[in-house]
Amino acid sequence: MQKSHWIGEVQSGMHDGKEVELKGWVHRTRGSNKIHFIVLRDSTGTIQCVAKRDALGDDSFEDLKSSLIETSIILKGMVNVDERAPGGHEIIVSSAEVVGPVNPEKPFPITESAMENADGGETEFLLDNRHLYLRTGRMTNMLKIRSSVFGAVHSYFREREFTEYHAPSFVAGAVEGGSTLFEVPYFGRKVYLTQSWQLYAEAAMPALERLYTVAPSFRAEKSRTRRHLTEFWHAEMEIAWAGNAEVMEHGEGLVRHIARTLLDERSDELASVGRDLDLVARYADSPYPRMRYDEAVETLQGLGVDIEWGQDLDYSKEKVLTQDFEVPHFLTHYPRIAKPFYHRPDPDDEKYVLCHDLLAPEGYGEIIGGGERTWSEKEILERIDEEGTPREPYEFYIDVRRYGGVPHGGFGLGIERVCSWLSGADHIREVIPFPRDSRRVTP
RNA sequence: GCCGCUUUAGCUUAGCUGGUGGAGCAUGGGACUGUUAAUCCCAAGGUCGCCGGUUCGAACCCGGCAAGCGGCGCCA
Repeated sequence: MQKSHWIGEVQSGMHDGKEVELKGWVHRTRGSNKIHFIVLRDSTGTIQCVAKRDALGDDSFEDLKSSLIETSIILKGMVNVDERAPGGHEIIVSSAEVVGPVNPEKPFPITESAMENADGGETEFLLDNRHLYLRTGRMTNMLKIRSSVFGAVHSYFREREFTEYHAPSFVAGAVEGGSTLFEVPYFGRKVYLTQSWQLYAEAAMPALERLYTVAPSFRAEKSRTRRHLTEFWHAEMEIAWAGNAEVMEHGEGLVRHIARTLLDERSDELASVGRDLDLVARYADSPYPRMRYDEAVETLQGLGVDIEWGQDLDYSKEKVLTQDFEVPHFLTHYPRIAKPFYHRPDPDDEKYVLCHDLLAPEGYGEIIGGGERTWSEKEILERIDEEGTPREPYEFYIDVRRYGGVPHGGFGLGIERVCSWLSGADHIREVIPFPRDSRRVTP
């Protein structure tokens, strides 16, 4: 049953002049009563297959002629080099077998017109037919790009002696604000879906010292923007004996490594989805500047933006701030009052915390949030109390600090935000197969 | 939680001041021996999102509802 030949190989010239057997799906067809052209697709590409009535016989020829788009077929034939064929290669079909036919009364619904004005495929129709839309060229490219981003996250951390470590998805307490938690019934109790691996990672920090994960996180935000999902994949790291600056080094290193990996592995796919490769190369090669929160506020005030010191930077302000940025920038040292308890106050000036956000250019916004953790028992209790957060759900977190607390920190990176930004997608939904947002959970 | 927009055939859509809805693609039939989103001819396919109102008459005007989409706050 396994495949002996792949369309990508044939298009690369590997089988010129030889007989091959191709298994795939009908992408397009055209032709006449005597000669028929089938553009066959598999996961590696497409190729034109030429079927002639003379050579095939009436039965096989009629089978092929009536094969609608997305019919699965097995074709045998010679590989012919021909300028008239897209990609320069074609198959002169000698035999054909239909494996899975398509009913003409219910043809494949995703037509050229369905994608015409979709611009990334985000019409209601295409979202409803997501299970079929996945096999179209744009989605296939996006899924391959996504796969390389995951691969790059793993290779970055593993090459640097980080250990992959896993946290539960059912949790009792919140990381971010409680309003964004998904409540789940749990044998008569209520638990929540995790928003972040971080608190559990900190518990393992004294064991592993350098750890990372890639896992889904869940946030019940009703946000309807091109940057939000309720279920997203979260790459997170935690490192012992490190401060804000060292953690940031890794954030920059990781993002640049992802960009470099995409250039190495997915240039064709990036170009196919319309991405300017020079931009991706710039993001891989250029250093990312650091900017303190105070500087950002002054810059914004200079631009006439209405902002006061102490306010968090919302997207509208981020957008103004980043509009002239040519590479991602780190924003550091936010006011203590704007950030949750686990951020460590800056010993040099306790008005600030040792934290950083990485803001992507081109309006894609925040892709990393991280910083140094509050690591002493005394300080964490102060921070929890000043925030008015109940201590009970965090007992285990506080306990970690009672037995040899050390300076440490980490960050979280939104995989889909990075995929979306580096691929130049119009919407975060384009880079995940079955997107989940506040209104859509099907298909 | 808030603001805005959309809904006409399987898909993409046209439809002017209210007077019985047109097209392209897809599908079916036919023609065609090198097509490139093939082309040409023909056919079938619509309770114009749902409910109510105004009117002699509503896809169109008014009200309500629903679904979807875009955005804000918050965040990765």
